[in-house]
Amino acid sequence: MPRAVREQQMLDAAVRTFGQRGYRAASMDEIAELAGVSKPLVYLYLNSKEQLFSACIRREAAALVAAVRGAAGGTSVPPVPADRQLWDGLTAFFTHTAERPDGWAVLHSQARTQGEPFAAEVAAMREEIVSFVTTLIAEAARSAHGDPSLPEREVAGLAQALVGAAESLAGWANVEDSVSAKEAAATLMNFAWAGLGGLMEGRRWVPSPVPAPLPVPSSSL
Amino acid sequence: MPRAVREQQMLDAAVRTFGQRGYRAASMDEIAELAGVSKPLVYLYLNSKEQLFSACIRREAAALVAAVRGAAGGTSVPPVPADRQLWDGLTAFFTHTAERPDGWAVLHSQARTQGEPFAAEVAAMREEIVSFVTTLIAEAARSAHGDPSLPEREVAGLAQALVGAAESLAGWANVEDSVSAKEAAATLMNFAWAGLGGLMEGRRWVPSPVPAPLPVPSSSL
Amino acid sequence: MPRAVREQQMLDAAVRTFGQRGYRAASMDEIAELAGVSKPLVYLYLNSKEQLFSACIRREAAALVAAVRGAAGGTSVPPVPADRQLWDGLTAFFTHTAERPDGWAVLHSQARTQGEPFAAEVAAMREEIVSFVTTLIAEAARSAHGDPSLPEREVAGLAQALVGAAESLAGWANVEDSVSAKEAAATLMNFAWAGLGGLMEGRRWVPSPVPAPLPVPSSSL
Amino acid sequence: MPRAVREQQMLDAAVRTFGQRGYRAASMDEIAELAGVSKPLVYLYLNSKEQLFSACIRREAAALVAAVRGAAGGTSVPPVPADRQLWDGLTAFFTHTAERPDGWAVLHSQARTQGEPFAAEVAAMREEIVSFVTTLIAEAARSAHGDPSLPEREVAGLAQALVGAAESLAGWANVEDSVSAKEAAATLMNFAWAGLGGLMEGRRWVPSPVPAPLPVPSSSL
DNA sequence: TATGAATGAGATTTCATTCAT
DNA sequence: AATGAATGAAATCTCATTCAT
Repeated sequence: MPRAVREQQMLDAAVRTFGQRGYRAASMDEIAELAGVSKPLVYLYLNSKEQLFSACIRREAAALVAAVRGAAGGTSVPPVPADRQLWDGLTAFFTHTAERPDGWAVLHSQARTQGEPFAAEVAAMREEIVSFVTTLIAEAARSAHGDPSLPEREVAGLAQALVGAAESLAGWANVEDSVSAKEAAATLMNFAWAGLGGLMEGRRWVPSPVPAPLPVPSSSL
Repeated sequence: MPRAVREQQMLDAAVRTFGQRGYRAASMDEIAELAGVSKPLVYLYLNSKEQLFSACIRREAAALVAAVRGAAGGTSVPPVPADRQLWDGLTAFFTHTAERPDGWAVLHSQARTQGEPFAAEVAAMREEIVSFVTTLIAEAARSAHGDPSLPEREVAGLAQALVGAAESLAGWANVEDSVSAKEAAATLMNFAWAGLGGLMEGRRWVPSPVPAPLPVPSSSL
Repeated sequence: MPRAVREQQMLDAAVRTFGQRGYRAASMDEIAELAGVSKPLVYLYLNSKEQLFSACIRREAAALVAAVRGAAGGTSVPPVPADRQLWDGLTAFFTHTAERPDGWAVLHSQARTQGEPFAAEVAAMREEIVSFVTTLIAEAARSAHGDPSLPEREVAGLAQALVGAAESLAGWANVEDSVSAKEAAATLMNFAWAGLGGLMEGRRWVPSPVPAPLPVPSSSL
Repeated sequence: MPRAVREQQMLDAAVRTFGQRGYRAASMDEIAELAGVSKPLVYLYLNSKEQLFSACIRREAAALVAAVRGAAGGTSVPPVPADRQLWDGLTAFFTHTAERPDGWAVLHSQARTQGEPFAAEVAAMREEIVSFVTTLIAEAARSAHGDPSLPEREVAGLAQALVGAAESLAGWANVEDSVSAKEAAATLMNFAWAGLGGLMEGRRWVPSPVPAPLPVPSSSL
């Protein structure tokens, strides 16, 4: 069996094991067994547990980015509108993570909590997606509402919030069976869109002054 | 030294170690040393690594909920408006997580990835916060925009998204030190507020039909 | 509470724990708790686990010997016949060990398997009982069958076998509920008595020559 | 070195250590060192201390049963008389236990005092031997003394007593080196044989009435 | 290319024992 | 007379990793 194929089998097994058990709790024994090969072979191909984990991160990150980019596909002619790209990208994100829960767990839960070598790798991917989303948001805002006028920092924060909201909604959708992934995506898009629109029109919230509490006939202090 | 004091020292050390290293990578040796006691004493007081972790979760969850609830404080007379409560709660949330990054890591990153006994404990806390936020959103919508007319389900989804966004922003704000709690809270509040307003006015996003892509003169494959 | 009483409580707890768990598996914590005192007090009174175990052995050994000797009671006037003494002693042995299973376990199962300091203590007691039984057997044989003519060594072996048979029967009686301890004692006495009588009459078994096996038309070897 | 060989070495070391130190006091470290391997290898092959102990029990029990059965060997043609089989079996038993004192200690002293999983395993072996002896006794009685007329239950009790006596004598013979296996077997065989003969002739012991003790002029207490 | 055999280092947990009061 | 607080040492067990073939 050619090396490339075997390596993919090992990565499959590793992603599954890391995703379900966590980096530390996953054992090389289990991974090798799940891959159907002997342990020394895993070491021969992937050198160490750290490097194996790293390879998992890279593969899953690339797959996720490819899925999102591919779906949003800004290369078609004539160009697809930005809001539609955003929607397609979000949908692809939800679909992909739902289809590969272990891969998503590796990226989202595991890699970020295992210290520097790994956090950096996943941070790079995250940055790529966030900046992509940021671009789309800005463009969508411009095309829909004219001049953006949103400070860059606010856009970055929004992108971050959007991703968190997406993750939260994904978990919510999984628990309440009646809510499909698509429905969750729609809710999110809806929310983001309405929020974006409101923001562009300057609908901002400012803390209204709190009415002074009624004086308590306090004795002292 | 009395038992109660020692226990708190141990919990402090454990939260810090769990938060930084992760549940599996944290060793009881390190925790005991950080707490300035011997390992057997940790076991005498807290029985096992699992129970120690559980105690950390409970303590940090209680502290977080207390901080948020205390800040939002719906008990004052005359009552504070719901939007203000939401803002105060969010600010307290960001402040608290910024002040106790390890505690937040235990709740958000570690507990949720270590299987059932722990995930359930933190899920309960999260549910409490979500339902609290749901109440506030519904009330804020009613008082600010008249009759809500938002279906209950949409409000629930909004609350889920809001909490998820907050969680995500907490991590972001912790990394980029330059973002203060107030700033993060403002970003989120703005977005939610604008989104709420937009939604109540029926500003919904619907996928616009994609123009059929130009036929590609496909060569082969 | 006076020291002597407390000490007996501790010994009670220790015998029970040692008997049920074994020397090594019994923990001083459990013993102290069962005795209703704190651990340091156990150490104050009995110094160490070894000495505590030793004290248990001595107490239980003394009690067993006293029970057997008291029942067989060779001091009454007029003297009780030897066979009757043997029967009484055996019955007392069975009764005592049945009433104090933990004490018997300490002597029989635990002390003998925990290396030298303890094995010696219980061996002394065993020697005392065996020699007592040996005397009775010899005397019984003499009074019942005239001149003993049994070599001393054979008598010692018989006593040893008798004790083993007694233990085995005790276990058997416990499993098959229908066999009472008394019945077992009777069976044993019966067996010993009949065997003794046979032996005194010279009824010995000698290996009869084995008939040569039929020649097998073996090819080779 | 092939796995099967290593496993036997480990079992050898384990039997020796368990037999001399007892189950709890024996440490896996010591066993591994005695076997000349590292501790992890012991765990790799035998999984846990409990399973290692269990494997020891099974191996030693099988060896003992095989030795006894092989010596008694009821398959030869023409058949060996039952009394001769009994003698051969007893001799083999004493020889075997003398040759493998640690194995015998594991079966007799250790396994029976370590709670249910182990006690049951050794009880099964014992039951097998007891029923084998029961058969031989019944057959020997029939062939030597004509119609048995001994109730089945009495034969069973006899077999229990015989096996117990043998076990006890095995310990005795091991301590007093001067007692050979043949000697022990002869002692026991003699006793059993004489007892069997006596029983068949109705020589039973019944408690003779104790003469009323002379009234003691009791002073006080 | 592939593996059976093997281990050093370190994990959690328990226990007999002591000290200060 | 009695105990709450504390620990050094050692137990069982796991794991990432390597060697010889």
